[in-house]
Amino acid sequence: MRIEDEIHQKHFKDDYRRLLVNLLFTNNWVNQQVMPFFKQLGLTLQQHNVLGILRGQHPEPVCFGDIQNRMVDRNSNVTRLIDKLIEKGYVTRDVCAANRRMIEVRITDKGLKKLEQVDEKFPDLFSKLHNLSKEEAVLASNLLDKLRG
Amino acid sequence: MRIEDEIHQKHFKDDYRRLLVNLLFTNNWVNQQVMPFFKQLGLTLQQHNVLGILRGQHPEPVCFGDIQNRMVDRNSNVTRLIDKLIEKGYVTRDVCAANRRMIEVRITDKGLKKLEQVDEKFPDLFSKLHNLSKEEAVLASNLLDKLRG
DNA sequence: GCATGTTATTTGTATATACAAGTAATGTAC
DNA sequence: GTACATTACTTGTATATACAAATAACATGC
Repeated sequence: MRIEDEIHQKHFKDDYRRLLVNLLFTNNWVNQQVMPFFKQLGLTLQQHNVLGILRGQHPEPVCFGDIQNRMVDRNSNVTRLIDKLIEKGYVTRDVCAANRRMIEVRITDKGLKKLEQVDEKFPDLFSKLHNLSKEEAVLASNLLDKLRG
Repeated sequence: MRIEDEIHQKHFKDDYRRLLVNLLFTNNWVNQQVMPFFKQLGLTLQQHNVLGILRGQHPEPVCFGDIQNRMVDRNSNVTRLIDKLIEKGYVTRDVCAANRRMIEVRITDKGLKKLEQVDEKFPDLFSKLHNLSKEEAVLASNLLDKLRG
């Protein structure tokens, strides 16, 4: 559905304005696909993102700064995110012996199992993007890369 | 910059996963362009969106439901948004005589002036999207439309 | 080895968001 | 004209976010 119809606006002054509004509107659409998906699994998008980063290094630990740099949403408060994941038993935290300012975070077996459970369901989530062909998905992704410069 | 480099991830399992992450990452990028722009003008993105909708109908009023349907972010709480805009003197609200459940919202002269002030600065904001050519902007926008179905 | 700056994480706080429940006016069936 | 449902907006609340300030460990120059 054209963005003009979505927000009941006849036309945009120029193509860049249309793109900006479309990006903002599409983000909300994406969030509404993604949020319930993770919610039913007892995670938030950011919590899942952290677990994925930790699995990538497992069994090595990852420190807060590195987690932050690899996160899709850089604004997340890593301290409080990790607190939540510890509560749920999905990660552990230890002070780094070599540099006691740093915190080593590791994913637990329980966390790994939770990720596997998410993986099994992932096709349900990605199917929501199948209005685009594979080629269009690649094209869209590359345009977003270029947009950000 | 490729999304792989942005989040320090070597590769994605498939093109749809890459697109989803790219959409989420790009949204944060867009927000970081947009939020400070409106903040310096004493507005939030949603408040500006409402003022724009009201200007479109000015001097006719718009009721809450119509505002919500035309907003880019449908999750906004219109009641509390309007409260803020009244505080700032940019809109008025009156109970609709014909149907006393409805609220008629109108933009004030002060609100119109604020919008003009935003309009003057808009080129600064849109210039941030100029990594894409006009043709690419149209293409990207159309792909987003198609993505949502 | 002490002062000063830098890095890594934590905490505080004001505002925003998501989501559910509440209220009040209107419409509809009988 | 009186129940009952629906519409339109409001309120409450728990959680999340943005942003600034604080703390604590380490690094550097002297």
